[in-house]
Amino acid sequence: MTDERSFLDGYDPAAFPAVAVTVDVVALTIRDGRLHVLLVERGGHPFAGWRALPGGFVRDEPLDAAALRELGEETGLRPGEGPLERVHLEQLRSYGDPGRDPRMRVFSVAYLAFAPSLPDPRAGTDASGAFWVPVDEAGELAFDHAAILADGLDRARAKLEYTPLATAFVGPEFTIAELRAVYTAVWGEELHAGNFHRKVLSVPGFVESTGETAARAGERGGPKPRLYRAGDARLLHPALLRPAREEDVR
Amino acid sequence: MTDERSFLDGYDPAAFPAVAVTVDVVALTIRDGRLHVLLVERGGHPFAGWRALPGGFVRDEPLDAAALRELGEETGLRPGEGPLERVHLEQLRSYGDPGRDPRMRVFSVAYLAFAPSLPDPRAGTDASGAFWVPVDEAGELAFDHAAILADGLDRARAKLEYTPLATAFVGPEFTIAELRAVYTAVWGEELHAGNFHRKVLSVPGFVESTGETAARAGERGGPKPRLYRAGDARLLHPALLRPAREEDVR
DNA sequence: CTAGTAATACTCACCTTGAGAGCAACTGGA
DNA sequence: TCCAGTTGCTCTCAAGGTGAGTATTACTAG
Repeated sequence: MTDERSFLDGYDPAAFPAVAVTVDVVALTIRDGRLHVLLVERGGHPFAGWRALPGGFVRDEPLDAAALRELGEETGLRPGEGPLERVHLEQLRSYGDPGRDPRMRVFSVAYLAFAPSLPDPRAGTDASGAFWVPVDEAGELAFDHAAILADGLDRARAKLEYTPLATAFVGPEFTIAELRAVYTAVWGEELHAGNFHRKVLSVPGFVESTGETAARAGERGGPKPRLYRAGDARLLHPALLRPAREEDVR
Repeated sequence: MTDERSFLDGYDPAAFPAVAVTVDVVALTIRDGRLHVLLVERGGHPFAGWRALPGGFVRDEPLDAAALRELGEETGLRPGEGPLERVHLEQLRSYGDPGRDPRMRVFSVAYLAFAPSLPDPRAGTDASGAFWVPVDEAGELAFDHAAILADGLDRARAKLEYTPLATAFVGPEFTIAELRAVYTAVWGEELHAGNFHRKVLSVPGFVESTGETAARAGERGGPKPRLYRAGDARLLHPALLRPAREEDVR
């Protein structure tokens, strides 16, 4: 019986079949009232020329750090600074079926990111191939990335119900109408403006008033809206539920 | 510019640093009205002698299949047969911080399993070291398995609210009281029997009546309860919500 | 036979929800 | 400058879900 020290000294990691682990990021933002996802065009094989989710191999770093690093590299922004400071990042799930990557066994840990409107990645940086695409125009993607994107959208839609994450899509100060536009874009449904207003203000900790109003009203008229900040709630009680769909019961 | 075929032929997987991928399973069941988790006692290094979640290296198989295989090996039951047929299995999340395993970089994809009361694994099989432990007596676990267990419990508690998964903890026919006992055990809270009864029957597709009643009432009296089967709902509308807690808002 | 318990049904006050109406503030264009 | 249209925000009302409690009845163990 050896002790743990000598066991580890004699341990040979190369004795295992080669596998690799990547992170892939489903980064969502809202532009012009539509939900967009960040995609890259693959330069090398496999799937050269195809669109794909941004991602890459995990280095000597925690998984969360790898996802944030990839997001920063593709957007040309520094993680934790400026616009990326307010990004919400959470693990989505992992994908590892044999054959999902023709090179070798590759496990991918997918992440989901919610960001306020970010500058276009093309502008100047070396994040050459990244661009924002409306989610309903993503089309075919490399590997199993279309399935990952679909899972990410499901998660995002569900999270808006129970959590205040809609505030991650807007700036530090926002109007109720901007928040409603987030729900409309992500859920793809119109919401009753009056009821939404009442609901948001009645959930403790969802938003807090800044006491200010916007400098200008919207382009099409109406009073100057009041401005709000994100509150300190982590869960919405009561939740903002979508109307039940038929797919639910099945 | 090479084409994809010749690219793949020249690809050398061994050029990457060695990493490994495991699955670990948080298998939950209810025994004697208490929530239990399946644990194993580790035979080899590292963490020899410690308790751990059942799990192991992923072979040439999908992740889900690996989790089901591990669960079968540790319980001594055949996957997809007999008692394991009714097990609910879903991916929880992945863990991959450097240093979580002293041997090498090991990524673990954790799974969550809900099972009706299963036979004790000790009985006869070669699943020597596995046993059911009440979740509040799990104590310290190897690696980061205590954190994985905690995440699994959070997920299980939340899933009972929105999904009919409580039925995965009981037999094919069950009484409303048995279902209520599941909620009580998982949430650790007593529920108002009358309201629970009304609620369960009012959610479309949660349970359906068999038309039968149990052959005998409970040990302590009362009428013979009616028997129900799981319905075809995948989501509960409206949901069975727990009372909001203070930790929610924070 | 009795005391205790549990399954089920019912009541009632309270709250949340969806739908709609109303009012005032603001816009761009005539 | 005025006007028509749009929007932010408030309010009302009916419908339905919820928590707490009570009542009835059928069963158990002793």
